[in-house]
Amino acid sequence: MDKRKILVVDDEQRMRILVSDFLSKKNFQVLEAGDGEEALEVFFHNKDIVLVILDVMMPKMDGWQVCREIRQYSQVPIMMLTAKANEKDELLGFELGVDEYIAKPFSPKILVARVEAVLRRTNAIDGEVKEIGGISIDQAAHEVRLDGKVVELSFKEFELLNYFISNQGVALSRERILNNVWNYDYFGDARTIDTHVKKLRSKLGDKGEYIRTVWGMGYKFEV
Amino acid sequence: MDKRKILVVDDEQRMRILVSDFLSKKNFQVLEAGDGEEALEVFFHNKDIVLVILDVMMPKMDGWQVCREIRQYSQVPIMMLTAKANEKDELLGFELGVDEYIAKPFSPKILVARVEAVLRRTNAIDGEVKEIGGISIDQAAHEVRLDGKVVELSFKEFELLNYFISNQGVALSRERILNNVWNYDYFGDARTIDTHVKKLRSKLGDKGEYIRTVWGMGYKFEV
DNA sequence: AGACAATGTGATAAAATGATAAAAAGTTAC
DNA sequence: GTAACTTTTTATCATTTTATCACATTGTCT
Repeated sequence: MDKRKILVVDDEQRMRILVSDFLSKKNFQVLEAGDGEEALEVFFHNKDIVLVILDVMMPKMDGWQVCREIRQYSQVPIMMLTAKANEKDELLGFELGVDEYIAKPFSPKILVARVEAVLRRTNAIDGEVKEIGGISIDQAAHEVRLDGKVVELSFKEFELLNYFISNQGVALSRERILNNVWNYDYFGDARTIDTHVKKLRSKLGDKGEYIRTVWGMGYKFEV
Repeated sequence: MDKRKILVVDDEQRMRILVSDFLSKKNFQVLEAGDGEEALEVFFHNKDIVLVILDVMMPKMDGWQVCREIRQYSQVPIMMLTAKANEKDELLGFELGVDEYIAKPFSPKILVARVEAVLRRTNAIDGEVKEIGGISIDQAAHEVRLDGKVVELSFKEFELLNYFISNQGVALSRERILNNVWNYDYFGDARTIDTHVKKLRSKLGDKGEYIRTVWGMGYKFEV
Protein backbone atom coordinates (compact mmCIF):
# COMPACT_ATOMS: atom_id res chain seq x y z
CA MET A 1 0.00 0.00 0.00
CA ASP A 2 1.15 3.52 -0.72
CA LYS A 3 2.20 5.57 2.25
CA ARG A 4 0.11 8.49 3.29
CA LYS A 5 1.78 11.77 2.49
CA ILE A 6 2.28 14.52 5.03
CA LEU A 7 3.65 17.92 4.10
CA VAL A 8 5.90 19.48 6.73
CA VAL A 9 6.60 23.19 6.38
CA ASP A 10 9.22 24.86 8.53
CA ASP A 11 12.11 27.16 7.77
CA GLU A 12 14.41 25.37 10.20
CA GLN A 13 15.85 22.26 8.64
CA ARG A 14 16.51 20.76 12.04
CA MET A 15 12.85 20.94 12.89
CA ARG A 16 11.81 19.40 9.58
CA ILE A 17 14.17 16.51 10.06
CA LEU A 18 12.99 15.92 13.60
CA VAL A 19 9.34 15.84 12.65
CA SER A 20 10.06 13.92 9.49
CA ASP A 21 11.92 11.23 11.42
CA PHE A 22 9.13 10.40 13.72
CA LEU A 23 6.49 10.44 11.06
CA SER A 24 8.52 8.24 8.73
CA LYS A 25 8.78 5.69 11.45
CA LYS A 26 5.01 5.65 11.63
CA ASN A 27 4.99 4.81 7.97
CA PHE A 28 4.09 8.17 6.56
CA GLN A 29 5.79 9.60 3.55
CA VAL A 30 7.00 13.06 4.47
CA LEU A 31 7.28 15.89 1.97
CA GLU A 32 9.16 18.96 3.13
CA ALA A 33 9.08 22.64 2.32
CA GLY A 34 11.30 25.40 3.71
CA ASP A 35 8.98 28.34 3.20
CA GLY A 36 5.40 29.21 2.41
CA GLU A 37 5.80 29.58 -1.31
CA GLU A 38 7.51 26.24 -1.60
CA ALA A 39 4.78 24.74 0.53
CA LEU A 40 2.04 25.84 -1.84
CA GLU A 41 4.09 24.68 -4.77
CA VAL A 42 4.47 21.23 -3.29
CA PHE A 43 0.93 21.03 -2.00
CA PHE A 44 -0.77 21.83 -5.27
CA HIS A 45 1.36 19.42 -7.19
CA ASN A 46 0.46 16.49 -4.99
CA LYS A 47 -3.21 15.75 -5.00
CA ASP A 48 -3.09 13.16 -2.26
CA ILE A 49 -1.50 14.86 0.73
CA VAL A 50 -3.45 13.82 3.80
CA LEU A 51 -2.12 16.37 6.30
CA VAL A 52 -0.17 19.63 6.36
CA ILE A 53 1.96 20.63 9.32
CA LEU A 54 2.74 24.34 9.28
CA ASP A 55 5.12 26.44 11.28
CA VAL A 56 3.60 29.82 12.00
CA MET A 57 6.78 31.86 11.87
CA MET A 58 8.37 31.72 8.46
CA PRO A 59 10.01 34.18 6.10
CA LYS A 60 8.27 35.29 2.88
CA MET A 61 4.87 33.94 3.78
CA ASP A 62 3.82 32.99 7.28
CA GLY A 63 1.85 29.93 8.28
CA TRP A 64 -1.45 31.75 8.46
CA GLN A 65 -1.14 32.94 4.91
CA VAL A 66 -0.21 29.46 3.68
CA CYS A 67 -3.21 28.12 5.52
CA ARG A 68 -5.49 30.67 3.91
CA GLU A 69 -4.22 29.84 0.43
CA ILE A 70 -4.65 26.13 0.92
CA ARG A 71 -8.13 26.59 2.33
CA GLN A 72 -9.17 28.33 -0.85
CA TYR A 73 -9.00 25.01 -2.56
CA SER A 74 -8.79 22.20 -0.06
CA GLN A 75 -10.18 20.89 3.20
CA VAL A 76 -7.01 18.96 3.97
CA PRO A 77 -6.34 18.76 7.71
CA ILE A 78 -3.86 21.40 8.87
CA MET A 79 -1.81 21.42 12.06
CA MET A 80 0.00 24.52 13.25
CA LEU A 81 3.27 24.68 15.12
CA THR A 82 3.32 27.80 17.28
CA ALA A 83 6.07 29.14 19.49
CA LYS A 84 3.54 29.86 22.18
CA ALA A 85 -0.12 29.31 21.57
CA ASN A 86 -1.94 32.38 22.75
CA GLU A 87 -5.61 32.95 22.63
CA LYS A 88 -5.48 35.32 19.68
CA ASP A 89 -3.68 32.74 17.58
CA GLU A 90 -6.13 30.05 18.36
CA LEU A 91 -8.99 32.29 17.42
CA LEU A 92 -7.41 33.21 14.12
CA GLY A 93 -6.59 29.61 13.45
CA PHE A 94 -10.10 28.53 14.17
CA GLU A 95 -11.39 30.95 11.58
CA LEU A 96 -8.93 29.69 9.05
CA GLY A 97 -9.89 26.11 9.61
CA VAL A 98 -6.88 24.88 11.51
CA ASP A 99 -7.47 21.44 12.95
CA GLU A 100 -4.91 21.29 15.70
CA TYR A 101 -2.19 23.24 17.48
CA ILE A 102 1.07 22.13 18.88
CA ALA A 103 3.16 24.47 20.99
CA LYS A 104 6.91 24.42 20.52
CA PRO A 105 8.86 22.84 21.95
CA PHE A 106 6.92 19.59 21.77
CA SER A 107 7.76 15.99 22.39
CA PRO A 108 7.80 13.89 19.24
CA LYS A 109 5.47 11.41 20.84
CA ILE A 110 2.89 14.10 21.35
CA LEU A 111 3.27 15.12 17.75
CA VAL A 112 2.71 11.63 16.42
CA ALA A 113 -0.25 11.13 18.73
CA ARG A 114 -1.86 14.35 17.58
CA VAL A 115 -1.27 13.49 13.95
CA GLU A 116 -2.97 10.15 14.37
CA ALA A 117 -5.80 11.82 16.24
CA VAL A 118 -6.37 14.44 13.57
CA LEU A 119 -6.34 11.85 10.83
CA ARG A 120 -8.72 9.64 12.70
CA ARG A 121 -11.01 12.59 13.29
CA THR A 122 -11.01 13.72 9.70
CA ASN A 123 -11.44 10.21 8.38
CA ALA A 124 -8.34 10.55 6.31
CA ILE A 125 -7.14 7.17 7.38
CA ASP A 126 -8.22 5.46 4.25
CA GLY A 127 -6.22 2.34 3.85
CA GLU A 128 -9.35 0.47 4.62
CA VAL A 129 -12.80 -0.04 3.26
CA LYS A 130 -15.43 2.53 4.12
CA GLU A 131 -18.97 1.27 4.49
CA ILE A 132 -22.11 3.35 4.72
CA GLY A 133 -25.71 2.48 4.03
CA GLY A 134 -24.90 -0.59 1.99
CA ILE A 135 -22.29 1.20 -0.08
CA SER A 136 -18.77 -0.04 0.50
CA ILE A 137 -15.87 1.74 -1.03
CA ASP A 138 -12.45 0.15 -1.27
CA GLN A 139 -9.69 2.66 -1.89
CA ALA A 140 -7.01 0.12 -2.60
CA ALA A 141 -8.97 -1.90 -5.08
CA HIS A 142 -10.63 1.22 -6.44
CA GLU A 143 -13.87 -0.63 -6.20
CA VAL A 144 -17.40 0.12 -5.05
CA ARG A 145 -19.96 -2.41 -3.95
CA LEU A 146 -23.69 -2.07 -3.37
CA ASP A 147 -24.83 -4.67 -0.87
CA GLY A 148 -21.75 -6.65 -1.78
CA LYS A 149 -22.21 -6.46 -5.54
CA VAL A 150 -19.54 -4.66 -7.53
CA VAL A 151 -20.59 -1.60 -9.47
CA GLU A 152 -18.50 -0.26 -12.33
CA LEU A 153 -17.73 3.41 -11.86
CA SER A 154 -15.55 5.61 -13.99
CA PHE A 155 -12.55 7.27 -12.43
CA LYS A 156 -14.30 10.58 -11.80
CA GLU A 157 -17.43 8.91 -10.57
CA PHE A 158 -15.38 6.98 -8.06
CA GLU A 159 -13.57 10.07 -6.87
CA LEU A 160 -16.80 11.98 -6.60
CA LEU A 161 -18.52 9.29 -4.58
CA ASN A 162 -15.46 8.99 -2.41
CA TYR A 163 -15.52 12.69 -1.73
CA PHE A 164 -19.18 12.61 -0.89
CA ILE A 165 -18.73 9.75 1.51
CA SER A 166 -15.73 11.38 3.14
CA ASN A 167 -17.95 14.37 3.82
CA GLN A 168 -21.18 12.76 4.92
CA GLY A 169 -23.85 15.12 6.06
CA VAL A 170 -21.97 18.17 4.83
CA ALA A 171 -23.58 20.35 2.19
CA LEU A 172 -20.97 20.75 -0.49
CA SER A 173 -21.02 23.66 -2.88
CA ARG A 174 -20.20 22.99 -6.50
CA GLU A 175 -17.11 25.11 -6.18
CA ARG A 176 -15.87 23.04 -3.31
CA ILE A 177 -16.52 19.82 -5.14
CA LEU A 178 -14.70 21.11 -8.19
CA ASN A 179 -11.69 22.11 -6.15
CA ASN A 180 -11.45 18.79 -4.44
CA VAL A 181 -12.44 16.19 -6.97
CA TRP A 182 -11.16 17.97 -10.02
CA ASN A 183 -7.71 19.44 -10.21
CA TYR A 184 -7.39 22.80 -8.58
CA ASP A 185 -6.64 24.38 -11.92
CA TYR A 186 -9.75 23.15 -13.64
CA PHE A 187 -11.91 26.10 -14.55
CA GLY A 188 -14.65 24.48 -16.59
CA ASP A 189 -18.37 24.55 -16.15
CA ALA A 190 -19.69 23.76 -12.70
CA ARG A 191 -22.67 22.12 -14.30
CA THR A 192 -20.39 19.27 -15.26
CA ILE A 193 -20.90 18.12 -11.71
CA ASP A 194 -24.62 17.80 -12.28
CA THR A 195 -24.02 15.35 -15.06
CA HIS A 196 -21.70 13.26 -12.97
CA VAL A 197 -24.11 13.33 -10.08
CA LYS A 198 -26.80 12.14 -12.44
CA LYS A 199 -24.74 9.19 -13.61
CA LEU A 200 -23.64 8.37 -10.10
CA ARG A 201 -27.21 8.37 -8.88
CA SER A 202 -28.33 6.10 -11.65
CA LYS A 203 -25.44 3.70 -11.11
CA LEU A 204 -26.13 3.60 -7.39
CA GLY A 205 -29.72 2.56 -8.05
CA ASP A 206 -32.02 3.22 -5.13
CA LYS A 207 -29.02 4.18 -3.06
CA GLY A 208 -28.60 7.15 -5.39
CA GLU A 209 -31.07 8.94 -3.18
CA TYR A 210 -28.38 9.36 -0.59
CA ILE A 211 -26.95 12.08 -2.77
CA ARG A 212 -29.34 14.86 -1.93
CA THR A 213 -29.74 18.09 -3.80
CA VAL A 214 -29.31 21.14 -1.62
CA TRP A 215 -31.14 23.85 -3.41
CA GLY A 216 -29.20 26.96 -4.28
CA MET A 217 -26.14 25.35 -2.76
CA GLY A 218 -24.93 22.05 -4.13
CA TYR A 219 -25.16 18.49 -2.92
CA LYS A 220 -25.00 16.49 0.25
CA PHE A 221 -24.49 12.84 0.97
CA GLU A 222 -26.68 11.52 3.73
CA VAL A 223 -28.03 8.10 4.49
CA MET B 1 20.92 -18.06 -9.14
CA ASP B 2 22.43 -14.60 -9.54
CA LYS B 3 24.57 -13.36 -6.76
CA ARG B 4 22.74 -11.28 -4.22
CA LYS B 5 23.83 -7.65 -4.21
CA ILE B 6 24.91 -5.86 -1.08
CA LEU B 7 25.59 -2.14 -0.97
CA VAL B 8 28.41 -1.12 1.34
CA VAL B 9 28.63 2.55 2.24
CA ASP B 10 31.65 3.88 4.08
CA ASP B 11 33.92 6.84 3.52
CA GLU B 12 37.04 4.87 4.37
CA GLN B 13 38.18 2.87 1.42
CA ARG B 14 40.05 0.44 3.68
CA MET B 15 36.85 -0.42 5.43
CA ARG B 16 34.96 -0.95 2.19
CA ILE B 17 37.61 -3.26 0.87
CA LEU B 18 37.69 -5.22 4.09
CA VAL B 19 33.95 -5.76 4.17
CA SER B 20 33.76 -6.31 0.47
CA ASP B 21 36.40 -9.03 0.55
CA PHE B 22 34.67 -11.12 3.11
CA LEU B 23 31.26 -10.77 1.54
CA SER B 24 32.59 -11.60 -1.91
CA LYS B 25 33.99 -14.81 -0.55
CA LYS B 26 30.53 -15.67 0.66
CA ASN B 27 29.30 -15.27 -2.86
CA PHE B 28 27.68 -11.88 -2.59
CA GLN B 29 28.12 -9.20 -5.20
CA VAL B 30 29.29 -6.07 -3.41
CA LEU B 31 28.49 -2.54 -4.61
CA GLU B 32 30.37 0.28 -2.94
CA ALA B 33 29.74 3.92 -2.22
CA GLY B 34 32.05 6.42 -0.53
CA ASP B 35 29.46 8.85 0.74
CA GLY B 36 25.75 9.22 1.31
CA GLU B 37 24.91 10.84 -1.96
CA GLU B 38 26.73 8.22 -3.93
CA ALA B 39 24.95 5.59 -1.87
CA LEU B 40 21.52 6.85 -2.83
CA GLU B 41 22.65 7.14 -6.41
CA VAL B 42 23.77 3.54 -6.49
CA PHE B 43 20.84 2.25 -4.48
CA PHE B 44 18.17 3.76 -6.65
CA HIS B 45 19.85 2.61 -9.82
CA ASN B 46 19.96 -1.03 -8.79
CA LYS B 47 16.61 -2.61 -8.35
CA ASP B 48 17.67 -5.78 -6.63
CA ILE B 49 19.92 -4.86 -3.74
CA VAL B 50 19.12 -7.22 -0.87
CA LEU B 51 20.95 -5.43 1.94
CA VAL B 52 22.53 -2.06 2.69
CA ILE B 53 25.41 -1.69 5.11
CA LEU B 54 25.82 1.88 6.26
CA ASP B 55 28.53 3.64 8.18
CA VAL B 56 27.04 6.23 10.48
CA MET B 57 29.84 8.77 10.30
CA MET B 58 30.28 10.08 6.79
CA PRO B 59 30.86 13.44 5.16
CA LYS B 60 28.11 15.21 3.19
CA MET B 61 25.28 13.02 4.38
CA ASP B 62 25.48 10.77 7.41
CA GLY B 63 24.20 7.24 7.68
CA TRP B 64 20.98 8.23 9.41
CA GLN B 65 20.04 10.53 6.60
CA VAL B 66 20.83 7.92 3.97
CA CYS B 67 18.69 5.49 5.90
CA ARG B 68 15.82 7.95 6.00
CA GLU B 69 15.99 8.56 2.28
CA ILE B 70 16.04 4.89 1.47
CA ARG B 71 13.13 4.19 3.80
CA GLN B 72 11.02 6.66 1.90
CA TYR B 73 10.95 4.20 -0.93
CA SER B 74 12.13 0.82 0.21
CA GLN B 75 11.94 -1.73 2.99
CA VAL B 76 15.34 -3.21 2.13
CA PRO B 77 17.19 -4.52 5.20
CA ILE B 78 19.68 -1.98 6.55
CA MET B 79 22.66 -2.61 8.84
CA MET B 80 24.46 0.21 10.58
CA LEU B 81 28.13 0.40 11.42
CA THR B 82 28.63 2.57 14.48
CA ALA B 83 31.81 3.60 16.17
CA LYS B 84 30.25 2.89 19.50
CA ALA B 85 26.63 1.91 19.74
CA ASN B 86 25.07 4.03 22.42
CA GLU B 87 21.53 3.88 23.52
CA LYS B 88 20.48 7.07 21.78
CA ASP B 89 21.72 5.76 18.45
CA GLU B 90 19.89 2.52 18.80
CA LEU B 91 16.70 4.34 19.57
CA LEU B 92 17.04 6.58 16.57
CA GLY B 93 17.94 3.66 14.41
CA PHE B 94 15.01 1.66 15.59
CA GLU B 95 12.71 4.47 14.63
CA LEU B 96 14.26 4.67 11.21
CA GLY B 97 13.84 0.99 10.62
CA VAL B 98 17.40 -0.23 11.00
CA ASP B 99 17.59 -4.00 11.14
CA GLU B 100 20.92 -4.57 12.82
CA TYR B 101 23.89 -2.81 14.43
CA ILE B 102 27.51 -3.66 14.36
CA ALA B 103 29.95 -1.79 16.54
CA LYS B 104 33.36 -0.93 15.11
CA PRO B 105 35.81 -2.46 15.25
CA PHE B 106 34.24 -5.79 14.37
CA SER B 107 35.58 -9.13 13.32
CA PRO B 108 34.80 -10.03 9.71
CA LYS B 109 33.33 -13.30 10.84
CA ILE B 110 30.82 -11.50 13.01
CA LEU B 111 29.94 -9.30 10.12
CA VAL B 112 29.27 -12.17 7.77
CA ALA B 113 27.30 -14.02 10.42
CA ARG B 114 25.09 -11.01 11.06
CA VAL B 115 24.56 -10.46 7.36
CA GLU B 116 23.41 -14.04 6.92
CA ALA B 117 21.15 -13.69 9.93
CA VAL B 118 19.51 -10.53 8.72
CA LEU B 119 18.95 -11.98 5.28
CA ARG B 120 17.54 -15.15 6.70
CA ARG B 121 15.24 -13.13 8.90
CA THR B 122 13.96 -10.79 6.22
CA ASN B 123 14.09 -13.09 3.26
CA ALA B 124 12.35 -15.98 4.85
CA ILE B 125 9.12 -14.56 3.61
CA ASP B 126 9.39 -14.67 -0.14
CA GLY B 127 11.44 -17.74 -0.85
CA GLU B 128 8.21 -19.60 -1.17
CA VAL B 129 5.95 -20.57 -4.01
CA LYS B 130 2.88 -18.44 -4.38
CA GLU B 131 -0.25 -20.05 -5.76
CA ILE B 132 -3.40 -18.28 -6.81
CA GLY B 133 -6.22 -19.28 -9.09
CA GLY B 134 -4.27 -22.03 -10.80
CA ILE B 135 -1.23 -19.87 -11.31
CA SER B 136 1.79 -20.92 -9.29
CA ILE B 137 4.83 -18.75 -9.21
CA ASP B 138 8.15 -20.00 -7.96
CA GLN B 139 10.49 -17.19 -7.03
CA ALA B 140 13.55 -19.33 -6.67
CA ALA B 141 13.11 -21.22 -9.90
CA HIS B 142 11.86 -18.12 -11.69
CA GLU B 143 9.15 -20.30 -13.07
CA VAL B 144 5.43 -20.02 -13.59
CA ARG B 145 2.95 -22.84 -13.94
CA LEU B 146 -0.64 -22.82 -15.10
CA ASP B 147 -2.48 -25.73 -13.58
CA GLY B 148 0.87 -27.40 -13.12
CA LYS B 149 2.11 -26.83 -16.65
CA VAL B 150 5.16 -24.62 -17.08
CA VAL B 151 4.75 -21.46 -19.08
CA GLU B 152 7.70 -19.65 -20.61
CA LEU B 153 7.76 -16.02 -19.62
CA SER B 154 10.37 -13.42 -20.43
CA PHE B 155 12.17 -11.75 -17.57
CA LYS B 156 10.01 -8.66 -17.50
CA GLU B 157 6.87 -10.66 -17.92
CA PHE B 158 7.80 -12.74 -14.90
CA GLU B 159 8.59 -9.71 -12.81
CA LEU B 160 5.38 -8.04 -13.83
CA LEU B 161 3.27 -11.06 -13.00
CA ASN B 162 5.08 -11.44 -9.74
CA TYR B 163 4.33 -7.84 -8.84
CA PHE B 164 0.71 -8.24 -9.74
CA ILE B 165 0.37 -11.34 -7.63
CA SER B 166 2.14 -9.74 -4.71
CA ASN B 167 -0.46 -7.01 -4.84
CA GLN B 168 -3.65 -8.92 -5.47
CA GLY B 169 -6.79 -6.90 -5.40
CA VAL B 170 -4.94 -3.62 -5.39
CA ALA B 171 -5.46 -1.21 -8.25
CA LEU B 172 -1.99 -0.34 -9.43
CA SER B 173 -1.29 2.82 -11.37
CA ARG B 174 1.11 2.64 -14.27
CA GLU B 175 3.46 4.92 -12.41
CA ARG B 176 3.53 2.59 -9.48
CA ILE B 177 4.13 -0.42 -11.66
CA LEU B 178 6.91 1.37 -13.45
CA ASN B 179 8.60 2.31 -10.20
CA ASN B 180 8.42 -1.18 -8.86
CA VAL B 181 8.96 -3.51 -11.74
CA TRP B 182 11.24 -1.31 -13.77
CA ASN B 183 14.20 0.47 -12.34
CA TYR B 184 13.57 3.45 -10.18
CA ASP B 185 14.89 5.90 -12.73
CA TYR B 186 13.27 4.46 -15.80
CA PHE B 187 11.43 7.31 -17.45
CA GLY B 188 10.32 5.65 -20.63
CA ASP B 189 6.86 5.40 -22.00
CA ALA B 190 4.25 4.10 -19.60
CA ARG B 191 2.60 2.42 -22.57
CA THR B 192 5.35 -0.14 -22.43
CA ILE B 193 3.34 -1.64 -19.62
CA ASP B 194 0.34 -2.07 -21.87
CA THR B 195 2.40 -4.11 -24.24
CA HIS B 196 3.71 -6.35 -21.53
CA VAL B 197 0.27 -6.76 -20.08
CA LYS B 198 -1.00 -7.81 -23.46
CA LYS B 199 1.70 -10.44 -23.84
CA LEU B 200 1.22 -11.64 -20.28
CA ARG B 201 -2.50 -11.98 -20.77
CA SER B 202 -2.06 -13.97 -23.93
CA LYS B 203 0.52 -16.25 -22.35
CA LEU B 204 -1.72 -16.84 -19.37
CA GLY B 205 -4.51 -17.99 -21.65
CA ASP B 206 -7.92 -17.83 -20.02
CA LYS B 207 -6.25 -16.95 -16.76
CA GLY B 208 -5.16 -13.71 -18.40
CA GLU B 209 -8.52 -12.31 -17.41
CA TYR B 210 -7.31 -12.06 -13.87
CA ILE B 211 -5.36 -9.02 -14.94
CA ARG B 212 -8.13 -6.48 -15.01
CA THR B 213 -8.05 -3.04 -16.53
CA VAL B 214 -8.94 -0.27 -14.15
CA TRP B 215 -9.98 2.55 -16.39
CA GLY B 216 -8.26 5.86 -15.88
CA MET B 217 -6.08 4.20 -13.31
CA GLY B 218 -4.03 1.19 -14.34
CA TYR B 219 -4.37 -2.53 -13.72
CA LYS B 220 -5.39 -4.87 -11.00
CA PHE B 221 -4.89 -8.58 -10.45
CA GLU B 222 -7.90 -10.33 -9.10
CA VAL B 223 -9.11 -13.89 -9.29
C1' DA C 1 -50.95 30.48 -10.22
C1' DG C 2 -47.19 32.53 -12.62
C1' DA C 3 -42.49 34.15 -13.01
C1' DC C 4 -38.05 33.17 -12.20
C1' DA C 5 -34.15 30.48 -11.06
C1' DA C 6 -31.93 26.18 -10.18
C1' DT C 7 -31.53 21.55 -11.29
C1' DG C 8 -32.30 17.18 -14.15
C1' DT C 9 -31.86 14.85 -18.53
C1' DG C 10 -30.31 13.15 -22.78
C1' DA C 11 -27.68 13.89 -26.89
C1' DT C 12 -23.44 14.81 -28.70
C1' DA C 13 -18.81 16.56 -29.28
C1' DA C 14 -14.23 16.48 -27.54
C1' DA C 15 -10.61 14.44 -25.01
C1' DA C 16 -8.35 10.81 -22.81
C1' DT C 17 -7.22 6.16 -22.45
C1' DG C 18 -6.46 1.33 -23.78
C1' DA C 19 -5.52 -2.49 -27.13
C1' DT C 20 -3.04 -4.03 -30.73
C1' DA C 21 0.34 -4.64 -34.27
C1' DA C 22 4.54 -3.81 -36.12
C1' DA C 23 8.98 -1.77 -36.31
C1' DA C 24 13.18 -0.49 -33.93
C1' DA C 25 16.54 -1.08 -30.50
C1' DG C 26 18.91 -3.71 -27.39
C1' DT C 27 20.64 -8.43 -25.47
C1' DT C 28 22.22 -12.87 -25.37
C1' DA C 29 24.11 -17.07 -26.94
C1' DC C 30 26.50 -19.40 -29.94
C1' DG D 1 29.49 -11.34 -35.99
C1' DT D 2 25.19 -12.94 -36.58
C1' DA D 3 20.94 -15.08 -35.48
C1' DA D 4 17.40 -15.53 -32.13
C1' DC D 5 15.16 -13.49 -28.78
C1' DT D 6 13.54 -9.81 -25.51
C1' DT D 7 12.31 -5.23 -24.61
C1' DT D 8 10.96 -0.66 -25.91
C1' DT D 9 9.09 2.63 -28.89
C1' DT D 10 5.95 4.23 -32.23
C1' DA D 11 1.74 4.50 -34.72
C1' DT D 12 -2.99 3.53 -35.32
C1' DC D 13 -7.50 2.31 -34.14
C1' DA D 14 -11.31 1.31 -30.94
C1' DT D 15 -13.35 2.35 -26.77
C1' DT D 16 -14.53 4.91 -22.73
C1' DT D 17 -14.84 8.85 -20.30
C1' DT D 18 -15.63 13.66 -19.72
C1' DA D 19 -17.48 18.19 -20.86
C1' DT D 20 -20.92 20.98 -22.74
C1' DC D 21 -25.22 22.32 -24.50
C1' DA D 22 -30.16 22.75 -25.27
C1' DC D 23 -34.19 21.82 -23.37
C1' DA D 24 -37.34 19.72 -19.84
C1' DT D 25 -38.49 19.63 -15.18
C1' DT D 26 -38.70 20.98 -10.55
C1' DG D 27 -38.54 24.07 -6.72
C1' DT D 28 -39.11 28.81 -4.69
C1' DC D 29 -41.10 33.13 -4.03
C1' DT D 30 -44.59 36.62 -4.49
